Amino acid sequence: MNIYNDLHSIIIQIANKLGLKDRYILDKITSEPPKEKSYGDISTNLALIGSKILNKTPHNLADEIIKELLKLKIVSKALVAGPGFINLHLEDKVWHECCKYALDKKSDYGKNELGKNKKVNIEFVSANPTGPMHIGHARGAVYGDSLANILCFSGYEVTREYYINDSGEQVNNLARSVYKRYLEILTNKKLDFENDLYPGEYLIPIAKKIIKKYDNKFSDKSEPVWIDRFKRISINHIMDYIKKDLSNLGIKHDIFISEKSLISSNSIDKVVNILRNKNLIYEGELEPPKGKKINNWEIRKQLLFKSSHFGDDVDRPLTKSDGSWTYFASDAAYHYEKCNRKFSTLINIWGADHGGYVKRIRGVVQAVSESQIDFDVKLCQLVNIVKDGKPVKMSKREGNFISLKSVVDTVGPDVLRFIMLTRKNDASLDFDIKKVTESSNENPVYYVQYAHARIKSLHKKASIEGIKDIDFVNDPNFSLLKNTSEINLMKLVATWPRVIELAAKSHEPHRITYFLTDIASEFHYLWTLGNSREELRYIIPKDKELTIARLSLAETVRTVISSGLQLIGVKPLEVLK
RNA sequence: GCGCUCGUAGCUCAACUGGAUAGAGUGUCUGACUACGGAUCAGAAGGUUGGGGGUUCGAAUCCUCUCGGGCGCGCCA
Repeated sequence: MNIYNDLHSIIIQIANKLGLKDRYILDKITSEPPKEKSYGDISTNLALIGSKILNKTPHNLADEIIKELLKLKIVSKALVAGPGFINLHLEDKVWHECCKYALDKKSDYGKNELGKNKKVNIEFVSANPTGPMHIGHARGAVYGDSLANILCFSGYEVTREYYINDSGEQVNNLARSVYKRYLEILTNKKLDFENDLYPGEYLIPIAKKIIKKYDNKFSDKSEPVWIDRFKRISINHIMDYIKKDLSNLGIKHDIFISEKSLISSNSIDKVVNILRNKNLIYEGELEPPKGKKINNWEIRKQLLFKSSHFGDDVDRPLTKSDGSWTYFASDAAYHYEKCNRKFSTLINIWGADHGGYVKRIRGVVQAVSESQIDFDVKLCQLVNIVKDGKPVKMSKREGNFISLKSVVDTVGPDVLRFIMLTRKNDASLDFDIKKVTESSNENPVYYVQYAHARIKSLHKKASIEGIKDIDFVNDPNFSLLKNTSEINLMKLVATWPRVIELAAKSHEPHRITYFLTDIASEFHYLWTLGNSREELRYIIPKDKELTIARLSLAETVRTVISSGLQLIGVKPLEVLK
């Protein structure tokens, strides 16, 4: 039950009746709660959209529409306002019905069928297997996982996927770094880690493991002898680190796809052939970028993808100078492979530093899927770590990464997850270590949790007064609740399905945290009213019917908060310490 | 040099994707607790949405120019 959708379809019917049939026009009609509460419950721009086509003034057209709307039993008032908006006020019983429905559905309240029979793939995290996760990875991880939850709730069949970049120079350097540690331990001497190597101490246990198994077998051997073995062992070990980090955040991927396996299964050749057949690949030369100093740029022929056909500024190379594939080539193969798995939507969660990469991959997806697959890339801005009011620079060289584990260990996964969703993905986010670890009341998550815990404590109190849980669903008489704040609370409960839909459609999980803060705020307000006005308290021992109605309302609020928190991966608390 | 992206209250950010008088938190000031949990609530103050131009009934949102920050621009991934 989504009252906003119900009314919107009625409004579209009226539009049809008036002679508006064009799909393009109909799509421009909106029905939404106005920002200003006093305007009413739902506002539509139908008269503004239709006036030109029907050759009427917006106000005249609005009068006709209002006549139709007033025929509906649930509409108490319909007024034209401003340039031609129509504002609808609904009967209170509408909200009563919504709340009864919510009570009945419990934790299923808010589900919808947007994604019925649709498969969606969300690729997120995909941190390189060269070290444990640091705090900067957390945002994409939380964002992707929460979005996956929301899409599940909206009826999609969701696959959570992790792409392991286990091929190329980067993982060679990983193996070389482990080898250094291996020699260090065997010779008991400190070695120098050159620029491209990983100096982190987390590689020492891996080296020890190798020594335990092979002793000094590789200490005097040349690189080709040991590198593949070192690589395999190191990657496996580090992926275990990463999986542990993810699991501490409550995240579990369904599928881990290996770049290396794509290369060995010839997927790259396949996608290159397909693109070649579509005339999107050619041998050509690339100019060096202007205004940027590049040493040793030599113009040479290479295999290029015509990404400029898809809005990219230049065509992009598929091969390196030594003839091996670029990262783009294997990523093209990866996306080709995803397209073959019959998803209707592919979502990629990337760091903002990959922004320049979007167009070429979109080009590949469009080309191989004949534009049949929705493709959305969400770029998460980097997280600025702030300590004592100053930004902390993290660098691989200095090894001063703040590990995800250390933050989760101090603040817990719930606080971290909530904070990461208090910004929309494309805005940068300041993560103040001090604020988050030391003064917990600065965290908005506690504000919401507090509302949840208060409602839980109402249950306990009520059962002392002889009102058991079972009474909540026993057809509460919501018409006893007439205070503005009570009605507002019901309206917020009624809005919940709409919030989910919007979050799912726009791929914006942060809407959930904002909504939860709103509904918690209204709840706290009503609670405090009870301080000065005893008749507005939730529990009125002399009036059982009223108490049940009010507690039932509180229970719908709790239901919404509880499922909202769970959607973003936060555990609702029954008690705040 | 080119491309992408962001710019909103002192600070950190929202704004239902083109809607009406741009909203929260925090900070500052002033108030409300013998309470169903004060980790709460109320009030005050704070704005030319970086700037100019354009599109239309209507712009923080779209187009254009401009200023400023971030990211990226073959042989890292």
